[in-house]
Amino acid sequence: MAAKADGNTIRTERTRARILAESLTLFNERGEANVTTGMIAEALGMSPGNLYYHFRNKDEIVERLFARFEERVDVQPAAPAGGAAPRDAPWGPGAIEDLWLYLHLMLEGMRDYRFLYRNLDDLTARNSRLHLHFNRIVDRKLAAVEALCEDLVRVRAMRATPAEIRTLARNVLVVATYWLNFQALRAPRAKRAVGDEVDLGEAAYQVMALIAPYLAGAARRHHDRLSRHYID
Amino acid sequence: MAAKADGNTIRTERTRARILAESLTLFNERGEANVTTGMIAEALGMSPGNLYYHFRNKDEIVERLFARFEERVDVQPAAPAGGAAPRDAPWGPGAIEDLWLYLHLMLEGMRDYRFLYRNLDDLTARNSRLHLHFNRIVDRKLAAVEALCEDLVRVRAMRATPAEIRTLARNVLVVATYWLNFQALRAPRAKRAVGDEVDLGEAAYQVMALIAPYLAGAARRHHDRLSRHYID
DNA sequence: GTCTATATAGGGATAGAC
DNA sequence: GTCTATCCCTATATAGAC
Repeated sequence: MAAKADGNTIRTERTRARILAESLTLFNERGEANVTTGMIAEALGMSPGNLYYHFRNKDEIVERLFARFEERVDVQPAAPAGGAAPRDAPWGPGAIEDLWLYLHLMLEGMRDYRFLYRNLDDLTARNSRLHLHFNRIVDRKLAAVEALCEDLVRVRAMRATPAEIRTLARNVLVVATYWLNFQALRAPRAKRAVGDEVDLGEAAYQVMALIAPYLAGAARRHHDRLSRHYID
Repeated sequence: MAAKADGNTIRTERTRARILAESLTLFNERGEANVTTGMIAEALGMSPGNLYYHFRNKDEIVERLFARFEERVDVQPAAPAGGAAPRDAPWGPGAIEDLWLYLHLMLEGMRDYRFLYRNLDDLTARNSRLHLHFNRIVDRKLAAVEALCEDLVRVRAMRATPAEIRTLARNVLVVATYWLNFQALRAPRAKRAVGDEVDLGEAAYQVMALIAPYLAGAARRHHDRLSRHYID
Protein backbone atom coordinates (compact mmCIF):
# COMPACT_ATOMS: atom_id res chain seq x y z
CA MET A 1 0.00 0.00 0.00
CA ALA A 2 1.40 3.37 -1.04
CA ALA A 3 0.86 6.37 1.19
CA LYS A 4 -1.78 8.81 0.01
CA ALA A 5 0.22 11.88 0.85
CA ASP A 6 2.63 11.32 -2.04
CA GLY A 7 1.06 13.60 -4.59
CA ASN A 8 -0.18 12.94 -8.06
CA THR A 9 2.45 10.58 -9.37
CA ILE A 10 1.02 7.77 -7.33
CA ARG A 11 -2.55 8.53 -8.39
CA THR A 12 -1.43 8.38 -11.99
CA GLU A 13 0.26 5.07 -11.47
CA ARG A 14 -2.76 3.69 -9.68
CA THR A 15 -5.03 4.73 -12.52
CA ARG A 16 -2.73 3.17 -15.08
CA ALA A 17 -2.78 -0.01 -13.05
CA ARG A 18 -6.56 0.01 -12.83
CA ILE A 19 -6.83 0.44 -16.57
CA LEU A 20 -4.44 -2.43 -17.18
CA ALA A 21 -6.22 -4.71 -14.75
CA GLU A 22 -9.65 -3.98 -16.19
CA SER A 23 -8.37 -4.35 -19.74
CA LEU A 24 -6.88 -7.73 -18.92
CA THR A 25 -10.16 -8.92 -17.45
CA LEU A 26 -12.21 -7.73 -20.39
CA PHE A 27 -9.72 -8.97 -22.98
CA ASN A 28 -9.75 -12.42 -21.41
CA GLU A 29 -13.52 -12.47 -21.18
CA ARG A 30 -14.45 -11.26 -24.64
CA GLY A 31 -11.30 -11.23 -26.72
CA GLU A 32 -9.10 -8.21 -27.34
CA ALA A 33 -10.65 -7.42 -30.70
CA ASN A 34 -14.12 -7.29 -29.16
CA VAL A 35 -13.24 -4.87 -26.39
CA THR A 36 -13.31 -1.17 -27.19
CA THR A 37 -11.49 1.53 -25.31
CA GLY A 38 -14.94 2.87 -24.48
CA MET A 39 -15.91 -0.35 -22.77
CA ILE A 40 -12.78 -0.31 -20.67
CA ALA A 41 -13.38 3.28 -19.63
CA GLU A 42 -17.02 2.62 -18.84
CA ALA A 43 -16.21 -0.43 -16.76
CA LEU A 44 -13.93 1.79 -14.69
CA GLY A 45 -16.45 4.62 -14.46
CA MET A 46 -14.11 6.94 -16.28
CA SER A 47 -14.30 8.83 -19.56
CA PRO A 48 -12.70 7.55 -22.77
CA GLY A 49 -10.72 10.76 -22.91
CA ASN A 50 -9.15 10.05 -19.58
CA LEU A 51 -8.09 6.62 -20.67
CA TYR A 52 -6.21 8.22 -23.55
CA TYR A 53 -4.47 10.50 -21.14
CA HIS A 54 -2.86 7.42 -19.60
CA PHE A 55 -2.24 5.40 -22.74
CA ARG A 56 -1.39 6.67 -26.18
CA ASN A 57 -3.55 4.01 -27.78
CA LYS A 58 -5.06 0.59 -27.33
CA ASP A 59 -2.01 -1.20 -28.60
CA GLU A 60 0.07 0.33 -25.85
CA ILE A 61 -2.21 -1.39 -23.36
CA VAL A 62 -1.78 -4.69 -25.16
CA GLU A 63 1.96 -4.27 -25.28
CA ARG A 64 2.15 -3.46 -21.60
CA LEU A 65 0.08 -6.50 -20.71
CA PHE A 66 2.23 -8.66 -22.94
CA ALA A 67 5.36 -7.42 -21.23
CA ARG A 68 3.94 -8.52 -17.90
CA PHE A 69 3.01 -11.86 -19.34
CA GLU A 70 6.47 -12.31 -20.77
CA GLU A 71 8.11 -11.46 -17.50
CA ARG A 72 5.95 -13.90 -15.65
CA VAL A 73 6.13 -16.85 -17.99
CA ASP A 74 9.62 -16.65 -19.36
CA VAL A 75 11.35 -18.45 -16.51
CA GLN A 76 13.40 -21.57 -16.70
CA PRO A 77 12.36 -24.77 -14.95
CA ALA A 78 14.09 -25.72 -11.73
CA ALA A 79 17.60 -26.86 -12.46
CA PRO A 80 17.32 -30.61 -12.88
CA ALA A 81 18.86 -32.98 -10.39
CA GLY A 82 21.32 -33.96 -13.09
CA GLY A 83 23.51 -36.90 -12.08
CA ALA A 84 22.68 -36.27 -8.44
CA ALA A 85 19.56 -38.44 -8.24
CA PRO A 86 19.16 -40.06 -4.83
CA ARG A 87 20.50 -43.59 -4.74
CA ASP A 88 17.28 -45.12 -3.50
CA ALA A 89 15.34 -43.74 -6.47
CA PRO A 90 17.62 -43.50 -9.46
CA TRP A 91 14.62 -42.94 -11.72
CA GLY A 92 14.10 -39.55 -10.20
CA PRO A 93 10.54 -39.16 -8.94
CA GLY A 94 11.49 -35.59 -8.21
CA ALA A 95 12.05 -34.96 -11.88
CA ILE A 96 8.49 -36.02 -12.66
CA GLU A 97 7.07 -33.83 -9.96
CA ASP A 98 9.21 -30.93 -11.08
CA LEU A 99 7.70 -31.37 -14.49
CA TRP A 100 4.15 -31.23 -13.13
CA LEU A 101 5.03 -28.18 -11.11
CA TYR A 102 6.67 -26.35 -13.97
CA LEU A 103 3.78 -27.21 -16.22
CA HIS A 104 1.25 -25.83 -13.77
CA LEU A 105 3.25 -22.66 -13.42
CA MET A 106 3.25 -22.14 -17.16
CA LEU A 107 -0.41 -22.96 -17.52
CA GLU A 108 -1.38 -20.49 -14.83
CA GLY A 109 0.44 -17.75 -16.66
CA MET A 110 -1.27 -18.71 -19.88
CA ARG A 111 -4.68 -18.79 -18.21
CA ASP A 112 -4.24 -15.35 -16.69
CA TYR A 113 -3.25 -13.85 -20.04
CA ARG A 114 -5.31 -16.12 -22.22
CA PHE A 115 -6.50 -13.28 -24.43
CA LEU A 116 -3.05 -13.45 -26.03
CA TYR A 117 -3.68 -17.02 -27.09
CA ARG A 118 -7.18 -16.41 -28.30
CA ASN A 119 -6.05 -14.47 -31.32
CA LEU A 120 -2.38 -15.24 -31.56
CA ASP A 121 -2.50 -15.03 -35.32
CA ASP A 122 -3.92 -11.56 -35.55
CA LEU A 123 -2.01 -10.15 -32.64
CA THR A 124 1.33 -11.35 -33.95
CA ALA A 125 0.46 -10.28 -37.49
CA ARG A 126 -0.38 -6.77 -36.33
CA ASN A 127 2.49 -6.32 -33.93
CA SER A 128 5.95 -7.42 -34.93
CA ARG A 129 7.42 -7.00 -31.47
CA LEU A 130 4.83 -9.34 -30.12
CA HIS A 131 5.52 -11.86 -32.85
CA LEU A 132 9.21 -11.76 -32.17
CA HIS A 133 8.98 -11.99 -28.42
CA PHE A 134 6.32 -14.66 -28.43
CA ASN A 135 8.45 -16.83 -30.65
CA ARG A 136 11.41 -16.26 -28.41
CA ILE A 137 9.36 -17.58 -25.54
CA VAL A 138 8.37 -20.62 -27.57
CA ASP A 139 12.00 -21.23 -28.50
CA ARG A 140 12.97 -21.24 -24.86
CA LYS A 141 10.10 -23.49 -23.90
CA LEU A 142 11.03 -25.96 -26.61
CA ALA A 143 14.59 -26.00 -25.36
CA ALA A 144 13.43 -26.37 -21.76
CA VAL A 145 11.19 -29.33 -22.54
CA GLU A 146 13.91 -31.01 -24.55
CA ALA A 147 16.40 -30.50 -21.75
CA LEU A 148 14.00 -31.93 -19.19
CA CYS A 149 13.45 -34.98 -21.37
CA GLU A 150 17.15 -35.47 -21.90
CA ASP A 151 17.62 -35.40 -18.16
CA LEU A 152 14.94 -38.00 -17.71
CA VAL A 153 16.66 -40.16 -20.29
CA ARG A 154 19.95 -39.69 -18.49
CA VAL A 155 18.56 -41.00 -15.22
CA ARG A 156 16.80 -43.79 -17.12
CA ALA A 157 13.35 -42.50 -16.26
CA MET A 158 12.60 -42.14 -19.96
CA ARG A 159 13.40 -44.02 -23.11
CA ALA A 160 13.43 -41.88 -26.23
CA THR A 161 15.72 -41.05 -29.11
CA PRO A 162 16.84 -37.46 -29.71
CA ALA A 163 14.54 -37.26 -32.71
CA GLU A 164 11.62 -38.49 -30.66
CA ILE A 165 12.37 -35.91 -28.02
CA ARG A 166 12.34 -33.07 -30.50
CA THR A 167 9.05 -34.18 -31.97
CA LEU A 168 7.64 -34.70 -28.51
CA ALA A 169 8.68 -31.24 -27.39
CA ARG A 170 6.90 -29.68 -30.34
CA ASN A 171 3.73 -31.54 -29.52
CA VAL A 172 4.01 -30.54 -25.89
CA LEU A 173 4.21 -26.92 -26.96
CA VAL A 174 1.26 -27.20 -29.31
CA VAL A 175 -0.99 -28.88 -26.77
CA ALA A 176 0.05 -26.53 -24.00
CA THR A 177 -0.37 -23.49 -26.23
CA TYR A 178 -3.78 -24.35 -27.58
CA TRP A 179 -5.44 -26.57 -25.01
CA LEU A 180 -7.26 -23.73 -23.32
CA ASN A 181 -8.59 -22.62 -26.69
CA PHE A 182 -9.75 -26.12 -27.38
CA GLN A 183 -11.40 -26.29 -24.00
CA ALA A 184 -13.23 -23.02 -24.64
CA LEU A 185 -14.29 -24.19 -28.06
CA ARG A 186 -15.74 -27.33 -26.59
CA ALA A 187 -17.62 -25.58 -23.83
CA PRO A 188 -21.33 -24.96 -24.36
CA ARG A 189 -22.10 -21.43 -25.50
CA ALA A 190 -23.75 -20.49 -22.23
CA LYS A 191 -20.52 -20.96 -20.30
CA ARG A 192 -18.36 -19.10 -22.77
CA ALA A 193 -19.66 -15.66 -21.91
CA VAL A 194 -19.17 -16.24 -18.21
CA GLY A 195 -15.66 -17.05 -19.18
CA ASP A 196 -14.20 -19.11 -16.49
CA GLU A 197 -13.22 -21.71 -14.08
CA VAL A 198 -10.59 -22.81 -16.55
CA ASP A 199 -9.59 -26.36 -15.72
CA LEU A 200 -5.81 -26.28 -15.57
CA GLY A 201 -5.70 -29.79 -14.14
CA GLU A 202 -7.16 -31.21 -17.29
CA ALA A 203 -4.69 -29.22 -19.38
CA ALA A 204 -1.75 -30.49 -17.37
CA TYR A 205 -3.07 -34.02 -17.59
CA GLN A 206 -3.31 -33.85 -21.38
CA VAL A 207 0.20 -32.51 -21.70
CA MET A 208 1.67 -35.06 -19.34
CA ALA A 209 -0.11 -37.77 -21.30
CA LEU A 210 2.11 -36.87 -24.25
CA ILE A 211 5.18 -37.65 -22.22
CA ALA A 212 3.87 -40.63 -20.29
CA PRO A 213 4.34 -43.35 -22.93
CA TYR A 214 8.04 -42.59 -23.06
CA LEU A 215 8.50 -42.94 -19.32
CA ALA A 216 10.09 -46.13 -18.10
CA GLY A 217 9.38 -48.44 -15.19
CA ALA A 218 8.96 -46.75 -11.86
CA ALA A 219 8.81 -43.27 -13.36
CA ARG A 220 5.88 -44.35 -15.49
CA ARG A 221 4.09 -45.78 -12.48
CA HIS A 222 4.82 -42.63 -10.54
CA HIS A 223 3.26 -40.57 -13.30
CA ASP A 224 0.22 -42.83 -13.49
CA ARG A 225 -0.35 -42.35 -9.79
CA LEU A 226 -0.12 -38.59 -10.08
CA SER A 227 -2.47 -38.38 -13.03
CA ARG A 228 -5.05 -40.84 -11.78
CA HIS A 229 -7.24 -38.05 -10.43
CA TYR A 230 -7.90 -36.68 -13.86
CA ILE A 231 -9.16 -39.76 -15.63
CA ASP A 232 -12.79 -39.04 -16.35
CA MET B 1 -18.37 -25.92 -68.56
CA ALA B 2 -21.92 -24.68 -68.71
CA ALA B 3 -23.31 -23.48 -72.01
CA LYS B 4 -23.52 -19.73 -72.42
CA ALA B 5 -26.96 -19.80 -73.99
CA ASP B 6 -28.66 -20.65 -70.73
CA GLY B 7 -29.72 -17.21 -69.65
CA ASN B 8 -29.03 -15.30 -66.50
CA THR B 9 -29.45 -17.98 -63.88
CA ILE B 10 -26.11 -19.45 -64.78
CA ARG B 11 -24.39 -16.07 -64.80
CA THR B 12 -25.72 -15.45 -61.31
CA GLU B 13 -24.44 -18.76 -60.07
CA ARG B 14 -21.08 -18.19 -61.67
CA THR B 15 -20.76 -14.81 -59.99
CA ARG B 16 -21.71 -16.26 -56.62
CA ALA B 17 -19.06 -18.91 -57.12
CA ARG B 18 -16.44 -16.34 -58.04
CA ILE B 19 -17.24 -14.34 -54.94
CA LEU B 20 -16.97 -17.41 -52.75
CA ALA B 21 -13.69 -18.48 -54.31
CA GLU B 22 -12.12 -15.04 -53.96
CA SER B 23 -13.41 -14.68 -50.41
CA LEU B 24 -11.90 -18.00 -49.46
CA THR B 25 -8.54 -17.01 -50.88
CA LEU B 26 -8.50 -13.66 -49.14
CA PHE B 27 -9.81 -15.04 -45.85
CA ASN B 28 -7.10 -17.67 -45.83
CA GLU B 29 -4.44 -15.14 -46.71
CA ARG B 30 -5.27 -12.35 -44.30
CA GLY B 31 -7.85 -13.68 -41.88
CA GLU B 32 -11.59 -13.22 -42.17
CA ALA B 33 -11.70 -10.26 -39.80
CA ASN B 34 -9.12 -8.40 -41.86
CA VAL B 35 -10.92 -8.78 -45.18
CA THR B 36 -13.60 -6.23 -46.02
CA THR B 37 -16.40 -6.77 -48.46
CA GLY B 38 -14.87 -3.91 -50.40
CA MET B 39 -11.61 -5.80 -50.77
CA ILE B 40 -13.40 -8.85 -52.07
CA ALA B 41 -15.32 -6.82 -54.59
CA GLU B 42 -12.25 -4.95 -55.72
CA ALA B 43 -10.24 -8.15 -56.14
CA LEU B 44 -12.98 -9.33 -58.48
CA GLY B 45 -13.21 -6.03 -60.31
CA MET B 46 -16.81 -5.60 -59.23
CA SER B 47 -18.61 -3.00 -57.16
CA PRO B 48 -19.40 -3.50 -53.47
CA GLY B 49 -23.05 -3.01 -54.29
CA ASN B 50 -23.01 -5.91 -56.67
CA LEU B 51 -21.50 -8.16 -54.06
CA TYR B 52 -24.44 -7.38 -51.81
CA TYR B 53 -26.81 -8.30 -54.57
CA HIS B 54 -25.46 -11.85 -54.37
CA PHE B 55 -25.02 -12.13 -50.62
CA ARG B 56 -27.14 -10.57 -47.93
CA ASN B 57 -24.08 -9.90 -45.81
CA LYS B 58 -20.53 -10.97 -45.07
CA ASP B 59 -21.61 -13.63 -42.64
CA GLU B 60 -23.60 -15.37 -45.33
CA ILE B 61 -20.37 -15.79 -47.26
CA VAL B 62 -18.68 -17.24 -44.22
CA GLU B 63 -21.59 -19.59 -43.58
CA ARG B 64 -21.60 -20.79 -47.16
CA LEU B 65 -17.87 -21.46 -47.07
CA PHE B 66 -18.24 -23.27 -43.80
CA ALA B 67 -20.96 -25.48 -45.26
CA ARG B 68 -18.59 -26.50 -48.02
CA PHE B 69 -15.87 -27.19 -45.52
CA GLU B 70 -18.20 -29.27 -43.43
CA GLU B 71 -19.32 -31.30 -46.39
CA ARG B 72 -15.78 -31.96 -47.42
CA VAL B 73 -14.28 -32.80 -44.08
CA ASP B 74 -17.07 -34.58 -42.30
CA VAL B 75 -16.47 -37.99 -43.77
CA GLN B 76 -15.74 -41.16 -41.90
CA PRO B 77 -12.47 -43.02 -42.32
CA ALA B 78 -12.43 -46.12 -44.48
CA ALA B 79 -14.19 -48.94 -42.69
CA PRO B 80 -11.44 -50.72 -40.83
CA ALA B 81 -10.40 -54.24 -41.77
CA GLY B 82 -11.91 -55.38 -38.49
CA GLY B 83 -11.17 -59.03 -37.75
CA ALA B 84 -10.41 -59.59 -41.41
CA ALA B 85 -6.72 -58.78 -41.23
CA PRO B 86 -4.67 -60.85 -43.66
CA ARG B 87 -3.11 -63.92 -42.03
CA ASP B 88 0.41 -63.06 -43.07
CA ALA B 89 0.25 -59.66 -41.39
CA PRO B 90 -2.05 -59.86 -38.40
CA TRP B 91 -0.78 -56.48 -37.16
CA GLY B 92 -2.51 -54.81 -40.06
CA PRO B 93 -0.08 -52.62 -41.97
CA GLY B 94 -3.10 -51.52 -43.95
CA ALA B 95 -4.58 -49.99 -40.84
CA ILE B 96 -1.53 -47.79 -40.36
CA GLU B 97 -1.58 -46.66 -43.95
CA ASP B 98 -5.30 -46.01 -43.76
CA LEU B 99 -4.56 -43.77 -40.83
CA TRP B 100 -1.97 -41.78 -42.76
CA LEU B 101 -4.33 -41.49 -45.67
CA TYR B 102 -7.26 -40.36 -43.58
CA LEU B 103 -5.07 -37.89 -41.76
CA HIS B 104 -3.85 -36.35 -44.99
CA LEU B 105 -7.39 -36.05 -46.24
CA MET B 106 -8.45 -34.19 -43.14
CA LEU B 107 -5.41 -31.94 -43.15
CA GLU B 108 -5.96 -30.97 -46.76
CA GLY B 109 -9.48 -29.88 -45.93
CA MET B 110 -8.22 -27.90 -42.99
CA ARG B 111 -5.52 -26.27 -45.07
CA ASP B 112 -7.94 -25.20 -47.78
CA TYR B 113 -10.29 -23.63 -45.22
CA ARG B 114 -7.69 -22.60 -42.72
CA PHE B 115 -9.27 -19.20 -42.16
CA LEU B 116 -11.82 -21.04 -40.03
CA TYR B 117 -9.07 -22.23 -37.72
CA ARG B 118 -7.33 -18.92 -37.57
CA ASN B 119 -10.02 -17.35 -35.45
CA LEU B 120 -12.06 -20.25 -34.24
CA ASP B 121 -12.81 -18.49 -31.01
CA ASP B 122 -14.33 -15.38 -32.49
CA LEU B 123 -16.09 -17.12 -35.33
CA THR B 124 -17.79 -19.61 -33.05
CA ALA B 125 -18.58 -16.92 -30.50
CA ARG B 126 -20.27 -14.77 -33.14
CA ASN B 127 -22.10 -17.53 -34.94
CA SER B 128 -23.88 -20.19 -32.95
CA ARG B 129 -24.57 -22.41 -35.94
CA LEU B 130 -20.90 -22.51 -36.65
CA HIS B 131 -20.11 -23.31 -33.05
CA LEU B 132 -22.59 -26.13 -33.01
CA HIS B 133 -21.59 -27.67 -36.29
CA PHE B 134 -17.90 -27.33 -35.66
CA ASN B 135 -18.24 -29.14 -32.39
CA ARG B 136 -20.27 -31.83 -34.08
CA ILE B 137 -17.38 -32.35 -36.46
CA VAL B 138 -14.96 -32.56 -33.57
CA ASP B 139 -17.22 -35.07 -31.82
CA ARG B 140 -17.19 -37.29 -34.87
CA LYS B 141 -13.47 -36.96 -35.31
CA LEU B 142 -12.89 -37.92 -31.70
CA ALA B 143 -15.09 -40.97 -32.14
CA ALA B 144 -13.35 -41.87 -35.39
CA VAL B 145 -9.88 -41.68 -33.89
CA GLU B 146 -10.96 -43.72 -30.88
CA ALA B 147 -12.52 -46.33 -33.14
CA LEU B 148 -9.38 -46.56 -35.24
CA CYS B 149 -7.28 -47.01 -32.14
CA GLU B 150 -9.58 -49.67 -30.76
CA ASP B 151 -9.28 -51.53 -34.03
CA LEU B 152 -5.53 -51.34 -33.84
CA VAL B 153 -5.68 -52.72 -30.33
CA ARG B 154 -7.93 -55.52 -31.50
CA VAL B 155 -5.43 -56.67 -34.12
CA ARG B 156 -2.64 -56.23 -31.58
CA ALA B 157 -1.01 -53.44 -33.55
CA MET B 158 -1.43 -51.18 -30.54
CA ARG B 159 -1.25 -51.49 -26.80
CA ALA B 160 -3.35 -48.96 -24.93
CA THR B 161 -6.05 -48.87 -22.27
CA PRO B 162 -9.44 -47.33 -23.04
CA ALA B 163 -8.54 -44.34 -20.88
CA GLU B 164 -5.28 -43.88 -22.73
CA ILE B 165 -7.11 -44.01 -26.03
CA ARG B 166 -9.54 -41.30 -25.00
CA THR B 167 -6.76 -39.04 -23.85
CA LEU B 168 -4.78 -39.79 -26.97
CA ALA B 169 -7.72 -39.00 -29.23
CA ARG B 170 -8.13 -35.62 -27.58
CA ASN B 171 -4.48 -34.81 -28.13
CA VAL B 172 -4.71 -35.95 -31.72
CA LEU B 173 -7.58 -33.54 -32.24
CA VAL B 174 -5.78 -30.66 -30.59
CA VAL B 175 -2.58 -31.10 -32.55
CA ALA B 176 -4.43 -31.64 -35.82
CA THR B 177 -6.67 -28.65 -35.17
CA TYR B 178 -3.98 -26.21 -34.24
CA TRP B 179 -0.80 -27.40 -35.91
CA LEU B 180 -1.23 -25.19 -38.94
CA ASN B 181 -1.73 -22.21 -36.64
CA PHE B 182 1.41 -23.13 -34.80
CA GLN B 183 3.29 -23.46 -38.04
CA ALA B 184 2.11 -20.03 -39.18
CA LEU B 185 3.04 -18.54 -35.83
CA ARG B 186 6.53 -19.95 -36.09
CA ALA B 187 7.11 -18.77 -39.64
CA PRO B 188 9.13 -15.58 -40.10
CA ARG B 189 6.98 -12.53 -40.71
CA ALA B 190 8.03 -12.20 -44.33
CA LYS B 191 6.53 -15.56 -45.23
CA ARG B 192 3.30 -14.97 -43.39
CA ALA B 193 1.94 -12.43 -45.82
CA VAL B 194 2.68 -14.62 -48.79
CA GLY B 195 0.67 -17.12 -46.94
CA ASP B 196 1.57 -20.47 -48.21
CA GLU B 197 3.18 -23.68 -49.09
CA VAL B 198 1.66 -25.14 -45.95
CA ASP B 199 3.62 -28.25 -45.04
CA LEU B 200 1.01 -30.91 -44.49
CA GLY B 201 3.61 -33.63 -44.28
CA GLU B 202 5.05 -32.09 -41.17
CA ALA B 203 1.58 -31.81 -39.69
CA ALA B 204 0.80 -35.45 -40.40
CA TYR B 205 4.13 -36.47 -38.97
CA GLN B 206 3.49 -34.62 -35.73
CA VAL B 207 0.08 -36.17 -35.34
CA MET B 208 1.28 -39.66 -36.08
CA ALA B 209 4.04 -39.17 -33.55
CA LEU B 210 1.34 -38.98 -30.89
CA ILE B 211 0.15 -42.43 -31.79
CA ALA B 212 3.50 -44.04 -32.50
CA PRO B 213 4.58 -44.85 -28.94
CA TYR B 214 1.46 -46.94 -28.45
CA LEU B 215 2.09 -49.00 -31.55
CA ALA B 216 3.44 -52.49 -30.99
CA GLY B 217 6.07 -54.56 -32.74
CA ALA B 218 5.81 -54.68 -36.48
CA ALA B 219 3.20 -51.93 -36.64
CA ARG B 220 5.59 -49.61 -34.84
CA ARG B 221 8.37 -50.46 -37.23
CA HIS B 222 6.03 -49.95 -40.14
CA HIS B 223 5.17 -46.50 -38.84
CA ASP B 224 8.80 -45.61 -38.31
CA ARG B 225 9.55 -46.50 -41.89
CA LEU B 226 6.70 -44.33 -43.17
CA SER B 227 7.63 -41.35 -41.07
CA ARG B 228 11.37 -41.49 -41.63
CA HIS B 229 11.17 -38.89 -44.39
CA TYR B 230 10.03 -36.21 -42.01
CA ILE B 231 12.74 -36.40 -39.41
CA ASP B 232 14.61 -33.14 -39.70
C1' DG C 1 -6.04 14.20 -13.97
C1' DT C 2 -10.47 14.08 -15.58
C1' DC C 3 -14.35 15.49 -18.25
C1' DT C 4 -17.30 16.68 -22.62
C1' DA C 5 -17.43 17.19 -27.22
C1' DT C 6 -15.90 16.08 -31.53
C1' DA C 7 -12.82 15.01 -35.42
C1' DT C 8 -11.67 11.23 -38.33
C1' DA C 9 -11.85 6.97 -40.60
C1' DG C 10 -13.37 2.67 -41.94
C1' DG C 11 -16.47 -0.82 -43.04
C1' DG C 12 -21.10 -2.94 -43.44
C1' DA C 13 -25.03 -2.38 -45.84
C1' DT C 14 -28.87 -0.02 -48.77
C1' DA C 15 -31.19 2.97 -52.57
C1' DG C 16 -31.93 3.81 -56.87
C1' DA C 17 -30.19 4.65 -61.59
C1' DC C 18 -28.79 2.05 -65.62
C1' DG D 1 -26.97 -8.07 -62.80
C1' DT D 2 -24.22 -4.34 -62.09
C1' DC D 3 -22.86 0.32 -60.90
C1' DT D 4 -22.57 4.84 -58.16
C1' DA D 5 -23.60 7.24 -54.33
C1' DT D 6 -24.50 7.33 -49.81
C1' DC D 7 -26.28 6.23 -45.22
C1' DC D 8 -25.22 4.67 -40.75
C1' DC D 9 -22.82 3.08 -37.18
C1' DT D 10 -18.94 2.10 -34.43
C1' DA D 11 -14.29 2.73 -32.75
C1' DT D 12 -10.06 5.07 -32.33
C1' DA D 13 -8.15 9.09 -31.05
C1' DT D 14 -7.80 14.31 -30.16
C1' DA D 15 -9.04 19.22 -28.45
C1' DG D 16 -9.94 22.02 -25.13
C1' DA D 17 -12.64 23.27 -20.92
C1' DC D 18 -12.54 22.49 -15.94
